[in-house]
This record gives sequence, C-alpha cells and structure tokens, in this order.
Amino acid sequence: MAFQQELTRWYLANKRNLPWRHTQDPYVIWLSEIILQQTRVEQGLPYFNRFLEAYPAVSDFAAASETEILKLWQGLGYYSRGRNMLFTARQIMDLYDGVFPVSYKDLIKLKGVGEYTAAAISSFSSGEAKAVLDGNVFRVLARYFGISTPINSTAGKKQFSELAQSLIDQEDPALYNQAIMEFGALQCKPKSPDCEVCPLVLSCYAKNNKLIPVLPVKLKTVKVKTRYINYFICEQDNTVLVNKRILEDIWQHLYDFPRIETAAEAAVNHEEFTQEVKQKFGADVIIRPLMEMKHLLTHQIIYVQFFALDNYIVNFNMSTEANWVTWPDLDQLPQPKILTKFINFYFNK
DNA sequence: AATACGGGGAA
DNA sequence: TTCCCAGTATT
Repeated sequence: MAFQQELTRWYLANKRNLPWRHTQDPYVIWLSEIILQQTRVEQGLPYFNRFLEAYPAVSDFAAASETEILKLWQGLGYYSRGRNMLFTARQIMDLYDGVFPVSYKDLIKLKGVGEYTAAAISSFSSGEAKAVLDGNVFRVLARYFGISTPINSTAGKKQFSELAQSLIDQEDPALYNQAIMEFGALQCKPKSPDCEVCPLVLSCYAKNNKLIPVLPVKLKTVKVKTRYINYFICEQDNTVLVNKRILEDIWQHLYDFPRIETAAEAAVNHEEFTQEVKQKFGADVIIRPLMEMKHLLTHQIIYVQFFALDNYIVNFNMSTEANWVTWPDLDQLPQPKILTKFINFYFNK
C-alpha cells in the first residue's frame, strides 16, 4: 500500500479527538493553529478552549483589548503571537468585511501566518491541496525517505517542501495533512518511536539502515546567553510599582517590576550594585533581598533576584510606563511566568 | 543565513 | 541536561 494510504489508514484508527478537528471554520482553525505553533497539543488545548469561549467569532476577537488578549495568553509564551492575532483579527474586520480568508494566497499575507499555518488553514477549511510542513512532517519524511539534508537549512527546507507537496493526496489533502502530523506526533516520535507497531516499518529507510537516532538532521543552533535581572518591590498604600515592558526584548507588552540588569549576580554588599540602586531610588533606600529564582528560556538562562525596597524615592525617569497598582489589579495584568511564580510565593499561596 | 522569541514535558 | 514542540518575523 502506498505511503499516503498507510498514513491515512493509521490516522483513522489512532487519531486523538481534538476540538479543532470538528470544524471547518477558518477562524477557529486559525485560533488553534496559532496557539499550536511551537506548542504541544496538551499545553495549547486549555488555551484554545478559553479563547474560543471568550471570542466565539473573529469579530469578538477584534473587539478585545491587547491587555485582555495577553492576559488570556499568559503562560503560553511567544507573546507576539497574541499581538499579531489581534492585529490580524482587526484587519479581517476592516479589509475582509469580517469574512475570514480560506485560500493559501490570502492567508499567507496575514501577520503571524507563515507557510505552515497558511497550508494548514487552507487545507482544513477549504480543502486546498497545500502540504503542511511542521516539525512532525520533517521527521517522518526524513526517516521514511532517508533524507539527511539539515531540516533547518535553506536547501533542506526547499527539498522537504517539494517532497511534501509532491506527496499530498489531491482527493483529501486535509485528511492527509492531519494524518502525517498526527503520525509524527504519536508514532514517529523524536525519541524512541514505536517502530515495532509501525505500518511503514518495512519500507522505512531510517529503520532499515539504523538511522532512526540520526534522522532528521538539524544544524546546531544558538548559544544560550546568561543574564541577571534584579526586580524591586516598592509598596505604598497597598499598591506596588509596576512597569509595562514597551520596547524590551522579551515579554513585550507584559508587566513586571522596576528592575536593574547586571552583568553578574548582584549582591547587597556589592558597591556598584548598591550605588546603582541608590541612584535610582534615592540615597536612603534600604534593600532587602527576598528571593532568587532561575528562569529558563530556549535562548536565555535568566537569574532573577527580587528585592523589597524601603525608604525609596521614585523620582527617576523610568524608561517605560510605570504605575502604582494594587496586588489584585496586578493579578489582572499579563505578566511573565516568573512574576506569577514569585507573587504566589510572596503571598504564600 | 542567522537570530530572537516562552514555556513545558519527555528521556 | 538536552531536545523539541501543529513556526514566524526580523535582522
């Protein structure tokens, strides 16, 4: 039996029951696809349900505020996805009269929609025969056909893209796209795939040549950088000083506390650090260390220290928007995971 | 072509 | 620890 038929047969017998598979509504599919970018199904699922409940149609999404969207997005990461979605939702109301596009050609123009997502939405919502190419597809194709071109190289993307497009089932592209991705996610897993029960095992190049641990090949990527962020808790009349990250690197448009970033671990007995704090919060400031945390991102290791300040003066020019808010109000604002963790600990939750 | 952008789960 | 997840935008 052909590669495609084996995949769809396997899919029909083994697929998970996922909510976005019961619709052809391009808005709902868009919602699911953006949420699932670089995100496991189990992690994205609750977010999908909450978003769909809050915004049943693209018009509802477009009417929301950015803070609302980011608050719902909190904890999911890659926050530009949420901001781009709001931009796109509003654009669809304005330019497309609220009608969500379904063709690859139109979808690819939308902010936050790249080749993968345009192929996914167009095939699932309108049956357009555009092959999806995500991490799962790369892996299945690399192993089955024995392709060792690095998947994150320009040549590799071209080669895999052409192969994927040549394989897509013209009769039911949606079914085939779903099938190959689900197969990669559940069966042809990155580590220890279930080759014993694989319907394609006899014709799998990687399996026959002991290349399962080698394929797909991926070029070594970025060095992780280490940084040290020191947060200051300034309380006053049941409020705390918070800061909106406007032009910052990570966590754009989320809220955190005033901070000083240092080149190394900061310490209260370190002259340079205390001088910098005094420069910012006044010479009489008292610095009380609260706790240290380590926060891991894909590309950064962040050592975070929290300090409580007393006798401070807030007369400095904060580079970003600063506000006094109550703790319950801060809870309503979108914030980085590390802050949520700290606040929970701080209040002994 | 390379880098930035989160957070979590599996081995 | 290391890898990588239903990737995209920017440099």
